[in-house]
Amino acid sequence: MSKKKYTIADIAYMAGISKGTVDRVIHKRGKVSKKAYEKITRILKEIDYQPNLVARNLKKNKTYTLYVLLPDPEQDPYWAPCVEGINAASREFQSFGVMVEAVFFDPSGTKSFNATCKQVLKQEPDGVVFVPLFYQESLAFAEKCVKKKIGLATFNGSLPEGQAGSFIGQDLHQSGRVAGKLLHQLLGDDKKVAVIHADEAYQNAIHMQEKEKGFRDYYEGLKGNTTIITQTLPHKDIKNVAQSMKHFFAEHPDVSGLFVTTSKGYLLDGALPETHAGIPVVGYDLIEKNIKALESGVIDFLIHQNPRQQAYLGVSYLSEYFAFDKKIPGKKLLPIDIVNSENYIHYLE
Amino acid sequence: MSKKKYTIADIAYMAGISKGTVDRVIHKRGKVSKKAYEKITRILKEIDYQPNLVARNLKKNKTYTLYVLLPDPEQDPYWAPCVEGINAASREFQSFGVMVEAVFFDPSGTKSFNATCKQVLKQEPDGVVFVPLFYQESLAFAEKCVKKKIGLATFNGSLPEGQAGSFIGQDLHQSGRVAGKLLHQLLGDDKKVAVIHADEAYQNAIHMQEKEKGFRDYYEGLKGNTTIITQTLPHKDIKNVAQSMKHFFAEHPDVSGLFVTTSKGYLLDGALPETHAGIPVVGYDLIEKNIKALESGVIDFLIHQNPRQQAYLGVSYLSEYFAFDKKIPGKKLLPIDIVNSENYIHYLE
DNA sequence: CAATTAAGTGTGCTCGACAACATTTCTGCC
DNA sequence: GGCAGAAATGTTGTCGAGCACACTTAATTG
Repeated sequence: MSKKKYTIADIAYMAGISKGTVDRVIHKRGKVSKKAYEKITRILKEIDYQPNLVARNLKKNKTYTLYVLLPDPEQDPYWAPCVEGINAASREFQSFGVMVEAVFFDPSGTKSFNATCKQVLKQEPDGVVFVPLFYQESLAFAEKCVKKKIGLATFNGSLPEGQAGSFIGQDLHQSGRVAGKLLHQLLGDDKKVAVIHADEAYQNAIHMQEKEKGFRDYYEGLKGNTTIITQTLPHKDIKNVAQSMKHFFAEHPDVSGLFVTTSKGYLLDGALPETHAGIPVVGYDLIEKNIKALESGVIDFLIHQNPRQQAYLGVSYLSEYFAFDKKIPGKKLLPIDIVNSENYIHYLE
Repeated sequence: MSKKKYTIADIAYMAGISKGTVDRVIHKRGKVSKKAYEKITRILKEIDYQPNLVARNLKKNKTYTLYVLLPDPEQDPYWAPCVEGINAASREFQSFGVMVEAVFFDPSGTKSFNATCKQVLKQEPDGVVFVPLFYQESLAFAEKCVKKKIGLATFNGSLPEGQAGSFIGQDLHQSGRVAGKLLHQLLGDDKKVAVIHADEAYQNAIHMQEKEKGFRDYYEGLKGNTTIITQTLPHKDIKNVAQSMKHFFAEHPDVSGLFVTTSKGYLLDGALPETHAGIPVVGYDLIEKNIKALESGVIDFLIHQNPRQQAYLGVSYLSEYFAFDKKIPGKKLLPIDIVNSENYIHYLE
């Protein structure tokens, strides 16, 4: 398991040759005779040479700049934990010459996003981690980065396959299935349930649809006979959710479970008509208001997307790539954490 | 946020003094005039000097040896993921001179544990990460380590407070509460439920009791009127669990939910009498047999203790301590992951 | 007052990887 | 054979921290 650590000098000695030549072989920069090349290659393989990353990093002595673009946590608390994750990763890698800078944009429109992108590009960073909130704009930005050979990672949303860089997030379709399973566990067979797409100012439409699809897929795979209806709760109605819900349940009195596809599950707190007060609800995201709703019993389960970890990993992947030449994992799917009133505390920190 | 990085040479230049003196100030090894000391200290504070850990590590050029003691995964598959976690951490830190060696012991008695401890101590390691399966023996071992100034971390079980070293694990009492909540969510109020302590060859007694206590605490905090009974399923009976369960339910026909405090929940697969076939069950640990039981619907929820992560963190903490002089966190409680048939996949890997 | 000791300071080498630069060896050609 | 020029190889300095050793003052004593 643990072996002696060999240095380039060791190898040079073993091969009866100088370190310069060994280095040339390792880095494939030619000017080496076939004989020497083969000899060294054989030794390298034999001892399974692992270069000392510490020494390598010290020699390079380069500082890398890394920008993280994400929605302003002040406007949507969902993003607050990301900042913490970014800082944690930043602390970890600053010794290795990686400088991390977080930049916020206004998620309510594309204008701020575009402006921020431009600004970041002007800094000529070595790497960029960003949240691809707006599809077209993100695509354009990613392309520019690739052209400028800027390292790339996205989290909490993906770009189409084949795009360079890393994607860190959750399998949304599967998380819909998890929600389906949870409601099914709470309700049993042959009930009527509703998918609620509650107010998202910006284009979470794709997200929401993916989740709904997973949810429906789960129920379709069962022998049972559950009915699923979909209800959208647009922005203009969130001032009076109680009213909307009253209408909804008047129309669908037999709905016995709700799946809220966004982080707005807390809106149901105090907004469910008496006739349906204790009805099972599954929602998303550990934001403060949702936790309150968990504790008051309005929401039964939350699905945690771990934004902190997503941001942390995004920064870490690029940092390790810069500092240690590690290759960037193409895709990293995080666990779909199921949270209730008794275990949420450990996911906060 | 990101500042220029200063080196000792920079500071020496700024203070108009040599780097030797700066170094003496930083490491407090005296032989410095008051004047020089104050000048340098002021500069250090002013620029918030952070030593280059890479260079430091390179210079020290020491290799640290770290042993991990855990039960043999061949005898209990619960521990298998730990090996993976250990390897992951090992890979990560081998560049920094940390050599990790995993050693297995037979969990069925203290003899093997003691022998392994002795053997490990003989190797004079710099650090030890171990699973304190046997209380008295673990205590003695920990003391010896402290005396020999060996770095210490435990996972999946704790030693009494005040002991040096780190503890990584789960809040077992709270995990019992989580189980209670889950059964409550599935069953509703005023039911009769049972806590099953299913066969553990070795002293998991404390673990099981902690979990039961949490479980009962949860129900006691409710307004409802749930009855809880406890049933032990000893080793000799696991050959015929069906028989035991038949007797159990004959005696307690009104039990409508089960909480299995060990990883042996899968024993119920095919062992529940027809009268109670679909009864809700909450168990522990993502071992293969339990996952099968999850998928077949015998087990509804599993609580995941993330042994992989526990082992990974244990090794990481000590490694960071050796390689970067980071201080070891005293206690790290991992999330209590709730797992059902739809999300278990992400916790495996 | 020279000699000894202590206190404070500076210099230079090491760790391992790496690459620029210097040097040697080989090849072809007149 | 001699010589240019390419090809191969060797040497050395760098990155930043850290420490042993050498060195310079200042203080003390016979």
